Amino acid sequence: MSTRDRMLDAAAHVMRTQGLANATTKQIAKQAGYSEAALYKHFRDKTDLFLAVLRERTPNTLATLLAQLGQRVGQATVRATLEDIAQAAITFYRHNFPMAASLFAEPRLLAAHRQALRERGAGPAHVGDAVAGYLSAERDLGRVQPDADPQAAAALLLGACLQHAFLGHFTDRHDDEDSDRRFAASLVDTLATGLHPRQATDHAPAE
Amino acid sequence: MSTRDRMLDAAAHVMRTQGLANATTKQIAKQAGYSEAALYKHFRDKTDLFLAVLRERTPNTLATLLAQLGQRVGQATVRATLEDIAQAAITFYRHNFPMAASLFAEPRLLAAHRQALRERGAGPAHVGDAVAGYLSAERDLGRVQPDADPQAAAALLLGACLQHAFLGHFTDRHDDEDSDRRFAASLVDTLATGLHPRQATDHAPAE
DNA sequence: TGTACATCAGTGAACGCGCGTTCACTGATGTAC
DNA sequence: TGTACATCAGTGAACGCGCGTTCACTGATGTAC
Repeated sequence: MSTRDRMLDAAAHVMRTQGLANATTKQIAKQAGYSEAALYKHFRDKTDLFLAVLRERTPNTLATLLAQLGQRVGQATVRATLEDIAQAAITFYRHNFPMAASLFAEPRLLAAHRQALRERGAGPAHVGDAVAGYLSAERDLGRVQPDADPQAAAALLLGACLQHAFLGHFTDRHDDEDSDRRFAASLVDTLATGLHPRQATDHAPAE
Repeated sequence: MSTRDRMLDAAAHVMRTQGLANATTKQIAKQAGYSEAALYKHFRDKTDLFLAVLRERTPNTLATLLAQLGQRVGQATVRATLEDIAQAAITFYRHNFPMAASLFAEPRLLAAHRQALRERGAGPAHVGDAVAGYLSAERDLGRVQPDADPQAAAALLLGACLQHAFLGHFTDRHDDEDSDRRFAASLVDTLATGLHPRQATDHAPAE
């Protein structure tokens, strides 16, 4: 493992545990086991280091799942796939939200990160597009209601996951894998069924 | 308008425009039109000032709407009420998200704010509870599907609004009131209808 | 009304401190002949 | 194999700067008699 990698790990660790504001060169160097001066042999300045952390230490567990989404069209059930997506999204957001949120304290860093994401063609909005794409494909197969709105549905599902992760951090709640799964299932269930009353379960009258 | 109020306004303004990390006593005092020393006649220290801003300068436009939600049970349509909620939530989150997110850069401030919220019986989770309560009441009236899950539905709707506000800031998108309304309508529509295909629009066969 | 004093919001200047960054340097490793 | 030099990762100590905070002070306003 290279010195640079150790420094990135250390920076990510300090950022996550102490917060962006307390992630000083002193703390990061100490955590990495090098002098502060050594940091400047590998990174131009502190901003360069932070951007590298954001680029190289934001584990995108969601991306692999989303990339394979095309293969799941027409397979298993739509519900099962949406539940997998929701679970992965919760995990992903829970892990990455604090650091992403921190950026709002430093608008310049946020702007730099935003541009870096754009140049790589990445960013949080792409997650919604991938899920919406999947739902469109399933709709074409008749496994999703024909006049469904894939973008809105993706926004509902992913938004709820983001909020769940946010609230978990904000209220210092700690939930295990099992409660995540139940929550994901309840979201998908509600999203699939809808709130509108169906006048009868077996025989729907004309409206 | 008291000196203290001017200082709180100034601090809120600097926090919003420059970011929490750049909200220095110098900047705040300059914006308020007082010396830095004057700040310390009204606030014990900088943390005290920030907590006061969070307490007294987080306009809760949502709270008034949510408080009146009980009166809307059985009135107008559920959809219209949910759209109003969604619109208000988008506005609220858009305005308050950056400052709330910033707190993740300063874990101590976040913890202090969290405790202050708890002591007041407030906090972001209460929004979901209020909406879920409204949906329960409508369900009892038969205007919402009997086996609907109010908590999940509230999480979907509000989560989508939070994410919408978040993405708006993160990607520097600027949308007007009209596009907000359309977005809110698409969410409520999808949430009401559900994704699950109904085998026939007028005559549902037994499953 | 005048006088003497108390109160208090606000200030200019200074304080110590921790920050990010740079500097001259070391010592290990590689390379040429 | 030995010698002379180049390279380069890493360091200890120092740097200037901006930060939050405090200090002694001012000047306006209120109050007692």
